[in-house]
This record gives sequence, C-alpha cells and structure tokens, in this order.
Amino acid sequence: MRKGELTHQTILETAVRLASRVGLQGLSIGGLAEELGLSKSGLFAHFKSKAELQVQVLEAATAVFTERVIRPALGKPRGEPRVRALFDGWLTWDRDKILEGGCIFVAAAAELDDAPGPARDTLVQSQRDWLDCLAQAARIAVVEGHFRKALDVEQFAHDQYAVMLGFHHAKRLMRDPQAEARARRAFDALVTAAHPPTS
Amino acid sequence: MRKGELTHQTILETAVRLASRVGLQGLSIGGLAEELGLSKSGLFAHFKSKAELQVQVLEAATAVFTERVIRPALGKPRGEPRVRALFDGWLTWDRDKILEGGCIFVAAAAELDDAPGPARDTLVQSQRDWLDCLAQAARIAVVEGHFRKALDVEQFAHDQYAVMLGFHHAKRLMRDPQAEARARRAFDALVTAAHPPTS
DNA sequence: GCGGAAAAAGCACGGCCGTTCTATGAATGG
DNA sequence: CCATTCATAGAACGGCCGTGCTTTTTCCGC
Repeated sequence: MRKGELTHQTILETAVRLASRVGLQGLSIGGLAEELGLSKSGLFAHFKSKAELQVQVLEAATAVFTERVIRPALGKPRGEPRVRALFDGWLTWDRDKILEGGCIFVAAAAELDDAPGPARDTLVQSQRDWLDCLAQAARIAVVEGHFRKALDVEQFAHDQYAVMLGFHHAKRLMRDPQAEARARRAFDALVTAAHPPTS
Repeated sequence: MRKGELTHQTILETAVRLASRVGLQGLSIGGLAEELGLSKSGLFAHFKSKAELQVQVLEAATAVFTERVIRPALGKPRGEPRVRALFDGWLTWDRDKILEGGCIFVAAAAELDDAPGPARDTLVQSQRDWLDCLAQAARIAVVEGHFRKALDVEQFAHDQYAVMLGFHHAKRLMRDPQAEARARRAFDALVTAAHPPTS
C-alpha cells in the first residue's frame, strides 16, 4: 500500500509541470504516461477518470503553491513586509522551473472559466483562498498601521492580483524583458497609495 | 468567387464566437462544421490547415475588436476622454454577446504563451498593437495636459491592461458581481495618479 | 520464501481529431 | 446556354484520445 501512493505523488508532480506547459485540457494521459515511462493503463488506474486527474493536479499545485509562496511569507513580519513577500513570492513562483509554462492557475483560469465541473470548482476555491490570503495580509497591514485605516483590503487584494496577471501576460506572452520591472513599479504604486496620508 | 468568400466570412464569425467559449485549441473543425450545418471537408477546404484557421480566427477577432472598441474611442475627444473610452469599450467588449466565453484574446494568451507558431505570432502582434494604442492615447492625454508631463505612458498602458485582465479573471472565473465596480475603481486610481500634480 | 494483495502492463474498444482524395452540385463568365 | 471553374459533400485514412478488461509482475506481511 506504500509503493502505490509514492508513484501517485510522482505522477502528480510531473503532471503539474506538464500541465503548466500544455494546459489542463492538453494534459493527456498517454502523454503523461510516456513522460513518466509508465503504461497508459497503469497510470490511469491511479485516477478513476481524467476529470479526477485534473482535480488532483489542481490540488497538488495548490499544495505546492502554499508551501512555496504562502508559508515563506507567513514567516515575514506582519504588515507591509508580509504583503510585499506575498507579491515577491508570486513573482518567483511564476518564474520557477517547476512551472516551465508559467503559473498553472492562470492557464487553468482561462481554460475553465466557462467549463462547469469539479475542476473549475477546485480552481475557484483555490483562487478564492489566495485572494483571501492577500486581503488578510493587507488587513493586518492596516492593523499594524502600515496601511491607512479606510483601505478597502479586498480591493487591494484584487488590484494586487491584477498586477500579477499583467506581469504574467507581459512576461509569458509578450516576452517583455521589462515585465518584472513594470510589475514592481505598478505594485509599488499600489502600496504607496495604500499608505496612511502623510501630512 | 463570390459565394465562397461569403461563407468564408460566415465561418469566421461563428468560429470567433465558438473559440471564445472553447479556446483556440478546443475549436475543432468537426464541431465548427456542425455548428454551421456544413460538412467537415467542405469547411476544411476554406483553410488549408487548422493552424491557418486559428490565424484567421485571430485576425477576424482583431478586426471586430478594432471596429467595436478602438474606432468608437477614436471618435471621442483627444486626451483623458479617449483613454476612458478605450477602457469602457474593452469592458463592453468583454461583455458582448459575440464573445459568450469572454475576451478571446485573454483565452488565447493563456493557450499560446508557450506554443510557438503562426497563431502565437498573430496574437502577439495584435496585443502589441492594442498596447501601443493604449499608450498612444495616454501620450495624447499628456500632450493635452490631462496627464502629467513625466508620465511613463507605456507603464500606464501596461497597468491599464492589467486592470482589464483582473476584471476578466474576477468576472469570468470568480463570477464576482463586483468585478466591474472593482475594475472601475482600480482604473480611476490609475487615472488619478496620472493627473498633473494638483498643488 | 510463500501466498495473497496491490500495482503495473497489455490489449482492445469506440470516438473524435486533422487531413486527403474523389465525386457532385452550384455558380459564373463568355 | 453552355462550359468551366469553384464550392461543397462524402468516404476513408492513420492517429491519439479516454476508458474498460485481463494478465502479468511486483510488493509485502506472515
């Protein structure tokens, strides 16, 4: 009962990387099996269906994301440093070798936005958690006095994520070498605007 | 030579709408033919390959976008009104019935960002033109004195498009009823920050 | 080290894919 | 009005897809 779960996890790791390149729909069981040196049916046995595979890929990606982006940021001081750490962490995540094809959630968002089903539900929940995480970090920054009291933290989280999406577009599609600089400038402007009134 | 080009255009219209739902990859020749009541081979004859179909779909979508979004904005007064018109036009575009599945360019951007080829090249060019259009509108706003002289207009265009991408995500994936309000607030903040120093 | 269980492979299926070739029908120009 | 071109349909192909079923191999507790 141990060997099975091990390969199961190995499959998911490879699947996440592959899916970031070819998308969730483009992730085929045959292709994934070949990449792993397994038989198609042997791999299929781990998941009862392709839909289940897609859900588990998203869950696995969420787990990696939490480990790689959210948890390190939680180690940073409460307030603005943590808000900035979440932003930096996401930039690093989108650049990670694990994701040769860029953030898998951004790719999945475009694929699934009109495809009702368990995969979409899983993605939406994951993204909601992420936005809540961003908003909560901003809320703490308000409490700490780094951000102004009247700040709409959900709006801030929304705007912060929009900058990330803009970065993804500029970097991965447009191959803009200035993508990261542009994103940082946009985010800095957001943070500055969130600061308490100076005078 | 007339009948052919007519159906050719009809095919592309339907293809654009369908592709906005299922994506460029998901757009199958068989499915498209059925939607139009044509035979698969009869439709295929209009395009020498699926890659060519994808390119022409993107070109057709760009033409519609230019007609529906850019041209009306060019009728607005130079400066901030035109900048705002481009933003409003995009919001309307993303909501249009033509695009049941949301902006086809956003969907294609995620699909093609790691798929080199003519389709990707076509999309990149279209997006570059769009960003240039946004930047140029901002540049005019600087000349008109609506925006401050030192404004980085390319950065402004980048940030403006990021807001649009954030809107698309919030609206189409998250189904956030506040998506449009959030986007307008974010864009207003951008415009306000672009204004000349008040004092 | 053996026997049962779990994991993987092998094989076959129906289905849709893009693509090609051939035939037939309709539109068009002289 | 007729001949020619052009637009569409039909059938067939090899290929990959997801998915079951059966067999073989591998693992693991006793």
